[in-house]
Amino acid sequence: MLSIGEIERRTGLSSRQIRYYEQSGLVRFQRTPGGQRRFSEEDIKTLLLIKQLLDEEGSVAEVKRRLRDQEGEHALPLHDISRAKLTSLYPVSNRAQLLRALRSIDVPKPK
DNA sequence: ATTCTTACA
DNA sequence: TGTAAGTA
Repeated sequence: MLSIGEIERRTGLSSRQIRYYEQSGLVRFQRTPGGQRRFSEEDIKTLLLIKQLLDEEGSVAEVKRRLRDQEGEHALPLHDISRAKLTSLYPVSNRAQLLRALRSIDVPKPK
């Protein structure tokens, strides 16, 4: 695992920003028994994504939302789709986003 | 030498 | 966000 110093170089983010994103609930980092943060390669990807998303959209709340969507894809695949009684054969690249879209649609009552 | 938290600008 | 202070 890498230290925060290495992460600063590899992401272009300041340690201040990295710590701030963590306390904002955008990400969670592992800690050593001494309390120091340790980062994985995946943490770097996440931080890079946050960096990108942040200057495109700005809001921390929105980045938080999009980050949840991404995690949802990995956590809940197929079986949940059938439970939602989906019949479409279109490929689902972002399940959470699709479900949100479906909820926003006014479905006529089946008689 | 590095990192951590808290706090002020 | 940057930075200073006092630690671990």
